[in-house]
Amino acid sequence: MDALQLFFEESHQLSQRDLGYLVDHFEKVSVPKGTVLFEQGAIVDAVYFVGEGVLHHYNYNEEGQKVTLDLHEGPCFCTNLESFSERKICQDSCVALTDCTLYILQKAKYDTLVNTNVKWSNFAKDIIAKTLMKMLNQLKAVSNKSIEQRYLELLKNNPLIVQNASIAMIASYLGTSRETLHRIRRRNILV
Amino acid sequence: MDALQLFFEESHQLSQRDLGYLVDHFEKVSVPKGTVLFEQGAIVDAVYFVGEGVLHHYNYNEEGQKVTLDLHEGPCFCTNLESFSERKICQDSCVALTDCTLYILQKAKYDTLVNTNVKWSNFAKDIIAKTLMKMLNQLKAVSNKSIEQRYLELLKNNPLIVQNASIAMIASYLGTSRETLHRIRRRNILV
DNA sequence: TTGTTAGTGTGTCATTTGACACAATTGTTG
DNA sequence: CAACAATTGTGTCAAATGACACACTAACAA
Repeated sequence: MDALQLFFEESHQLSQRDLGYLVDHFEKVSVPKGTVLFEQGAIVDAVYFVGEGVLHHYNYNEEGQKVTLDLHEGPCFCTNLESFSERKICQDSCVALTDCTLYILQKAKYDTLVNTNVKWSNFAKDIIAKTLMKMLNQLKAVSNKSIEQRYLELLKNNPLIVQNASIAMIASYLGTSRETLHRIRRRNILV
Repeated sequence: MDALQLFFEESHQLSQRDLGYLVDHFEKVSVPKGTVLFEQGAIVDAVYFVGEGVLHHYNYNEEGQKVTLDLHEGPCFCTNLESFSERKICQDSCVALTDCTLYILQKAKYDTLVNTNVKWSNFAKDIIAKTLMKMLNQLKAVSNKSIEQRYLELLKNNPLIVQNASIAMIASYLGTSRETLHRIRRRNILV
């Protein structure tokens, strides 16, 4: 079973006909570790659904240091919404940390989809709303948890991320230094 | 000029006819300081647009302490999206810290709007997408800034929030302790 | 093999933070 | 006004953190 189809079946109730119609708008590709999905300075012209694999989503701060914005583990959607929907120059980059199975929805096909039928417009609205809710819930969770708790949960829930991202990426993602994350790992060496 | 109308005119290009049609779905009310917009345990059945005023959006963590999720200053939208769109029991509360001018869009009217016409569905999608982008940009900003920088920016950009929220609310909002925020204020007494 | 580079592990130390205790101030109610 | 509650201001101290410096390891190319 295709990862994309499976994802939509579990998250939204669609008829087989609608499901097929929707999935046909995506292009399935397999890409190797190191592939750049989108990059600082360009316009992001697609939404990516990651079937399998891990992505590093980052940008550079004023001091020129890489800052990890997110570490994605499939199945999940990934794009830069601001660049994609408003055709702005993107300030972030996104790179595959493992070989990935991607399903690509080009901007032109997306636009046709959401402008022709209220069903698909509401469908897109739903996905964006769910993304927003997930983010808000994450923020809520973060505010009550120590870096150590968050690292241990990442290890438990997303072992692929911990395996494939460097300690520096993860430290930046958790909002701490490489050294502090190392102390945490040493303390929890048994876990 | 109505705050709601002004907001839509600046953020979206709509015909006068569409603008009027849209605004007619909202009910304008003035409420005093202390008014509860929505509350833990209930289902949020409206979207609120705050014309003028300041809101405290919070919940309780496992230890039973109030945690500030957000401090809103009008003009802005406010609701609990998860409760509103999926009719779930809300875990947060939202209370007016000042007298407020509110524009209320009931769930039933919202549903009619987004289900009848692809224009309004895309309009709602846009607002949700903008909210998500704003949140992502805030997160990006936060990761590079100290609590002190963030407090000083809040003071500069949202003086009404600093004036009307307690030091404890703001400390929780910034993710630090009351004492630390106090040290920051003492250091920057001249600002 | 050697050299090079990127990433990781480690120790030291000055600073910052949170927690706690309590004083001072403000606001509210009878 | 007095009494009380809520909020804010303050000092002390142990613990956590970031910054820095450098050793160690792994991967890779020449």
